[in-house]
Amino acid sequence: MATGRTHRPATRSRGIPEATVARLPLYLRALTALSERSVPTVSSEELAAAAGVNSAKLRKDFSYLGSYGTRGVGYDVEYLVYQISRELGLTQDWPVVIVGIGNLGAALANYGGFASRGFRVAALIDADPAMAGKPVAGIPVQHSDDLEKIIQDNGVSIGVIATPAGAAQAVCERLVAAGVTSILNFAPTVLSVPDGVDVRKVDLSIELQILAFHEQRKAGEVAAASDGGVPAAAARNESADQGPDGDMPAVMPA
Amino acid sequence: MATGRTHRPATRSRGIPEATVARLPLYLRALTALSERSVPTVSSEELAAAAGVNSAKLRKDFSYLGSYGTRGVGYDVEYLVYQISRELGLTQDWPVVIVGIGNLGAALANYGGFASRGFRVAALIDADPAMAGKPVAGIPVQHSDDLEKIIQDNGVSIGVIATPAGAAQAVCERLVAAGVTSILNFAPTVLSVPDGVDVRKVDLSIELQILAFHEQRKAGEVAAASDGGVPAAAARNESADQGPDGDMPAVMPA
DNA sequence: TCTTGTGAATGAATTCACAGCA
DNA sequence: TGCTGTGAATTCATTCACAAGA
Repeated sequence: MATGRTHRPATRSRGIPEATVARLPLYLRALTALSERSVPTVSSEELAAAAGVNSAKLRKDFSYLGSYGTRGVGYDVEYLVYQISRELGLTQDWPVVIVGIGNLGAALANYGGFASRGFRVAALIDADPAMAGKPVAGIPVQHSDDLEKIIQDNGVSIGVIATPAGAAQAVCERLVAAGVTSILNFAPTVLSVPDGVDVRKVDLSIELQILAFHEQRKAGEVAAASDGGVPAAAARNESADQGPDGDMPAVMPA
Repeated sequence: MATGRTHRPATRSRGIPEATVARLPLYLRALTALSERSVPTVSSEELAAAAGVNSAKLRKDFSYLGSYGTRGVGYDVEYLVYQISRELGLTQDWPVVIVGIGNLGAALANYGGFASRGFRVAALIDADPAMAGKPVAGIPVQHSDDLEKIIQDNGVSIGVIATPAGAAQAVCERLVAAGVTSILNFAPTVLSVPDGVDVRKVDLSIELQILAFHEQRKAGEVAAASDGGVPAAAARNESADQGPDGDMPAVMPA
C-alpha cells in the first residue's frame, strides 16, 4: 500500500479501501463530464460504463462514502461531484512544486488538468542555472538553491520529481526536510522516505514492459527456448478492459 | 485485470499473477543496477530492499517463474536478469509508435529507458501538418494521414497515445484497425477497445488526487463539515513505502 | 548454517444476488 | 417497478512460518 491505513480512527468506518480511493478520481472525471452536459442524474450502470468499471464495484465503492443515491432513480450528479471532491480533498487548494524542468517537467507544467481540480503549480525548480528565470508555461523557473525557501513560502506539501534518476533521492530528501509529505515520482528509482511521507510513482518503462509481457502471450507463443518450454498456441482470449485493475504505475526521467 | 488470464493453457502453471507481472520490471531494474556493479549474486532480502518490496513477496513472485535461486546462497544476478527479461518478452525487439507529439510526446520520445529494454521508437506521429518532417529526438515527425501505413510497414503492435483527450478515442480506433494490440494511454479518457486489445493508462491528475486524499488525512482533519463529521486528529501513522501497492495509474494529455 | 521455495493462514478486493426503499 | 445498498461468497494477493536443500 502506498499508505497503510494503520489503526482505524474511532467512529464510522473511516477506512475507505485503497482500491476505492484510486477509483474515485475516475468517477469524478466521468461525473464532471456529465455535469458539463447538464445531466441531472445518473444510474450506477451508466456511470460505471463511463468510468470503465462494472456497476457492482461502483456501488460498493460509493457505499464506503455514504448513501448518496436514490433507489429506483440513481445518483444526483452535482451532489456526487461535491461529495467525491470533498472526500478526495479537492475542495481545498493544493500548491505543488515541480522539480526538474526537462521535457517531462515542462509537459507537466503545461498540463491543464491541474487548476480545475484544486492543484496549483506554485513553482518550477531546476538545478540548471541557465534555466533560472526562463518562463515555462508562464511560470518562471527558479534555481534549486532556493528549494527550501520556495516550499516554505508557499506552504507546499506535494512535490513532483521529474529529474533524472540520479538526482531524485537527493531532491526527495530536500523536499521532505523542507516539509513536503507527498511525492509523485517520475524518476525511475525507488525513493526511500521516512514514515509519514507518501510516495507514488509513474514509470513509463514499467508500463511498456507490462504491455510487452501480455503482447508476447498473444502472438501464439511457441518456443521461447530454455526452461520447460511454453505450451504452443492456446489462443489467449484477452479481456479488453481499462486499467481499473490493481497493478502498478511506472517511472520516467526528464 | 488489464488482461484476464482466461483458461490456463496446459502444462505447468503458466498463470503468473498480474500483481507479480507488474513487479517484474522493478526487480529487473534493481538487478540491472547490480549487474552493472558486477555483483554476482544477491539474496532475496537484498534484492527486495533494492526493489522496495518485502522478501517474502519477492520469493513468492520468483517461485511463479521457476526455481532460479540456490538455497543458502541467493540468486545469480545475470541469470535472473535473463530469465526475467525473457519472461517479460524483452529479449525481442518491440517497435512502438508515439502518437501526439506535444510536450509529453516529445518527452517520451526523448526518454532513454526504451532502447535498453527492447523498445524502439519506430515512428512519431502528429496531426499537425506543421510538425511533419520536424525531427524530435532525432526522429522526423510524420503526419497522421500515414498512420496505417507506418504501423504496417514497421510491424508495430504497441502504440502510445499522447494526444489531447478529445482525439484519443479516434486515434485508438485507427491504431487498432491497423493492427496494434497494446496501447499505453496518456490521455485522460477511458478508451474503448475490442477484445484482445490491452490498454494501460497513465494519468498524472489521478495520481495527484490520490496523494491529496492521503494528504488531507494527515493534516489532523477536523471538521470537513457535512456527513457524519470526521473524528478529530487520530494522528495517522502512514507507512512510507513505494507504490508496489496495487492501485491505479493515471492519465495526462500532451 | 543460511537462504530458498512453498503450503497454509490471513487479509483485501471483487463479484454475486437480493432485500429494501423510492 | 427499478435501482441502490450491502451481506455473503468468491477470487486474488500478501504474509507467515518452516521444511528442504545447498
